[in-house]
Amino acid sequence: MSIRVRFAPSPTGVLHIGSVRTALFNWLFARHNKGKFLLRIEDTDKLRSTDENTKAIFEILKWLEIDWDDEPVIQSQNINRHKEVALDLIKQGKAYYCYCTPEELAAKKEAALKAGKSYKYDGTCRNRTDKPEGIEPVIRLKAENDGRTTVNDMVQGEVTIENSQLDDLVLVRSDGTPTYMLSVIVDDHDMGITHVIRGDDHLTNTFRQIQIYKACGWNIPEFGHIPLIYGPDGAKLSKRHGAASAQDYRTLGYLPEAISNYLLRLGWSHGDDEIISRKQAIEWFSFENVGKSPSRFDMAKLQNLNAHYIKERDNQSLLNYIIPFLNENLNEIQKKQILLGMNSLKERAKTVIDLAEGIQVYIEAPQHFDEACSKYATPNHLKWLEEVIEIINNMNPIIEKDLCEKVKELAKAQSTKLVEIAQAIRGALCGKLVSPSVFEIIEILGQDESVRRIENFIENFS
RNA sequence: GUCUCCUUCGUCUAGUGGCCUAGGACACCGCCCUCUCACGGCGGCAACACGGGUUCAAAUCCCGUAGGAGACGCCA
Repeated sequence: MSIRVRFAPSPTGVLHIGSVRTALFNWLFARHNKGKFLLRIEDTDKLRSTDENTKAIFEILKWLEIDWDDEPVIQSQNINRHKEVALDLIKQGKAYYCYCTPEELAAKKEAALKAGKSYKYDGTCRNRTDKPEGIEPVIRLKAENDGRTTVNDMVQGEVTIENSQLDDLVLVRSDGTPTYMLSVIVDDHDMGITHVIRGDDHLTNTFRQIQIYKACGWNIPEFGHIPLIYGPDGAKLSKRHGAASAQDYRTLGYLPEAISNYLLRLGWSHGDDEIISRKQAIEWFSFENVGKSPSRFDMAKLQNLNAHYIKERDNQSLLNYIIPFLNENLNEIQKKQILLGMNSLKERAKTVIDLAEGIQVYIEAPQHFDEACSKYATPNHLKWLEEVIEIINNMNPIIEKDLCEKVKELAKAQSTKLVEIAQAIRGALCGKLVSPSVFEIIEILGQDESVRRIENFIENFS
């Protein structure tokens, strides 16, 4: 039988980076096994679900190149089907109406907690025959009390629980809407899901869900519960750590291929391999190599991977990518210059934000000079810069290497070091003391613009 | 509290009883390269949570302990 998996986010907020990894693992598992990767939007929480969030989920998955098969299933459209299943279970005596009010249950729970006991629903209405007036009942599953249930999890291995731990979970709320527990099982069954791959936090839910499968007489799928991702401090990764959603990382200038590669290595490995292409990932992915322990999100490593993938991208693609990060539109000359300077720029960038900053040198002359520049604006430096202008004016066309040689000669003649003159030039061209080779920048910028900037620098510090 | 899971360098991990004096990557430190910053190259620091077993042999198997996490909703 062909493998069918699903990714089932709820559109109650942005896509958490941990969910993205779940999606990725599902996707890789499907692609590796030539199965289907389906998408299901779990929008049954009508209060918190929004269309915007749903659209954002589609958008970010596309951006990450996690494509899904078939049309996404919208869970809220299956509500009637879910209810039918619950009603059918009642007919079969496998579920029952429960008239306990939330208040009564809350009181029981509080009492249990006070007595230091764990709370579970006591089954008051299990064998109830009367129908109290004025109370809209919920539907509860008659869960098994005896024996034990074992799951052979693809990640966690064999996990067993005593059925006495389970209680009669609610299938349909008093307002007639199905609960998550019911909906998930019915939809997974109807969609023909063969493997449920999800976060570790669902592991204990699995035992409850198995009860539903059994009551319905359906096949139980395979499960794979992947460990959660924590923040650097070991607590659940959240906004508090700076960024928790895929969209956040996109905004911070991380490339989708870097995020995928990073997430893949978080919890999964293939020997000592670190840089892994999509193609290889599909070929290699298997649950045998998924780790059991949770991992911490390490921004530094993501950044390192990002720097790698920036270097790997071709210049035109990078330019296109950067444009939305810029405040201004680029003209053709600027684009041409940026493309010429891109090789040196991308060597230095960790993020696309870095790149966007780096290309400023080809967009406009410095608006101000960093404090540190003044160190290279002494009368001597300004004098040397006059000489540099001479050199530039006498060289046509400007060749980076030749220019460098000439300035080296100048430094020697002036009994100073190249760094002194180069830094002065850098300050003049960029307004700051960090950039690619100044000679390369002059070559790209051309005679007029370079001289203009250096003259402006001299004027500014005279 | 109850149940379940987890535990190898700071971080991600390799390791499936002898190949382990525990390997790689990121981070960090040093050196080289060098017009700055990066890149790159070379080198360094650094871990099997603890305690008992089993075995000729344990990071690897078993049992405890400690620590961490998750679940315990008419949320998903």
